[in-house]
Amino acid sequence: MSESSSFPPRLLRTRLYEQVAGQISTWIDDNGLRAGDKLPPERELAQRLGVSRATLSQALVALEVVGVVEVRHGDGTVVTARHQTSSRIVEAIRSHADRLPEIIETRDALETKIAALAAVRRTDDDLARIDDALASMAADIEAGGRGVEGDERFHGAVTAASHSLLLARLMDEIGDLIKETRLESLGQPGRPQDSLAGHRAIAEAIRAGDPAAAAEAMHAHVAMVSDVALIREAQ
Amino acid sequence: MSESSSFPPRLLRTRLYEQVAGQISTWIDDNGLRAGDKLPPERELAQRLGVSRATLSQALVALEVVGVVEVRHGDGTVVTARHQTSSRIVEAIRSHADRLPEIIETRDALETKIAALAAVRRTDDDLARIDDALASMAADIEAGGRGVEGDERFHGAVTAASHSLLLARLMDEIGDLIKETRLESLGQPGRPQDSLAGHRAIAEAIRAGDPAAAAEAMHAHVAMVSDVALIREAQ
DNA sequence: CTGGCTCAGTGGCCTAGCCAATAGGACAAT
DNA sequence: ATTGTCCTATTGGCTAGGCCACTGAGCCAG
Repeated sequence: MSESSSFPPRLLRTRLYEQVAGQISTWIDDNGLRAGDKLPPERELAQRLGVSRATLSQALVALEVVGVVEVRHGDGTVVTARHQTSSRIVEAIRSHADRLPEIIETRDALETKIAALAAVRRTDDDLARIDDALASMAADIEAGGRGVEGDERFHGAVTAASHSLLLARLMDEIGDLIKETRLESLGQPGRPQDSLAGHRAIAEAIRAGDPAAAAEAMHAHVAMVSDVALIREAQ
Repeated sequence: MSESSSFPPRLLRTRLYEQVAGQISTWIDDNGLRAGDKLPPERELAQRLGVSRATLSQALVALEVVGVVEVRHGDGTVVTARHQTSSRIVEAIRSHADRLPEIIETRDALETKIAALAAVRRTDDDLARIDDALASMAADIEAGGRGVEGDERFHGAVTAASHSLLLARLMDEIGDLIKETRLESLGQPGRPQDSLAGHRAIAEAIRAGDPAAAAEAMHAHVAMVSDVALIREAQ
């Protein structure tokens, strides 16, 4: 019954566009292309890689979304800045194991600022989403759940309310790491209620438009989560 | 000559796939689709949206990369979890403009925390590197330079002193963006000296092991840089 | 109940082609 | 000399239509 560990490595299927995107990406690195340099025309590149233009186009879309290249109609495809150090971050951190304290620190740095910005910039729609997440979490807990999804939605709504794409992107970057800590934290007895209370305090500060209070509330909230990290380490 | 700020909002062109991705994304939200729910078949969806299957496919690639959906060969396209937070990122793809304020905000969030951590964790070696960068910057300015390299080294040394791999990675992530603001900031008359003074204050707080003071000094320093952003925007 | 088979539905990828945007050169107007 | 206009080659944007590969469900023989 112990099929817990993967027997066959679950052989993953990659779409062609993924391979193509990967090749292009490494090709950029290997040839030392810098920001502003142009890639070969699509027609030529497709032929060289042995794929159709449609597939190549998909690969370019993927690279564009990730921020590696910029495709300019009628002009060409150019390499953008910062094409390196993409989201290998998650793996890098995970390999080091036990980076939990670091995750907490980072989360504190980002979310404290996010909360402060949200307090100043939130629209009514933002508030509605935050309240919605709050209600969802409360209902889940009421029903005996841990409110994991509501927790995630709450933080997502606050992040959105900060209206900072860069901060949102960085949060997304470490999203998977945070998710793991979230599961552990909410697994502790009484924790969901405490967490919900923390969320309410944050939401109120944001509603009141008080950045300092929002930052403080968020800081306290993140600090509460960090207890888990310490316990886990001590164990 | 003052073409610094774009007069016309640089009217952004959106690719069709971006619009399609956006529509699908909002459609998911509006219809309350949850994780695991299936989207209509590509052929049907393409027809309903009035685009070719190839374009729809691009949109799905974009949504897949962002993490909103999962496309399964032979089965269908299903909505993944966390489409909530991620849908905001889709919009991020479009906004190519006006990132400067965001960079400042993000930098403030990260570096304030980094400075506080550095004050607590710095080793003697870390201090030595910080002092070295400080001296280098001072010498450069003395010689009439702008101290750009020293500035970069200083911030790098402080980041290293925080001993947080994750924070360092995120700083690296936005490193190129920061570099641009740095060049502008240090180009202003009298700025290098002010910057150097700010660095010294930060260094002293770190040396004294005072996290609150270090955070405050760093915050003030970053705020000074933000002046440039505002000036540039107002112009 | 198990394993193999078929089949309908669905995505993966391709070919071929036209449309639209851009950059850059030629050339006229100033 | 400089500026503005036009033309054109180049390049990406998007479509149409088609074939292949994979998946899941139902059926059937063992």
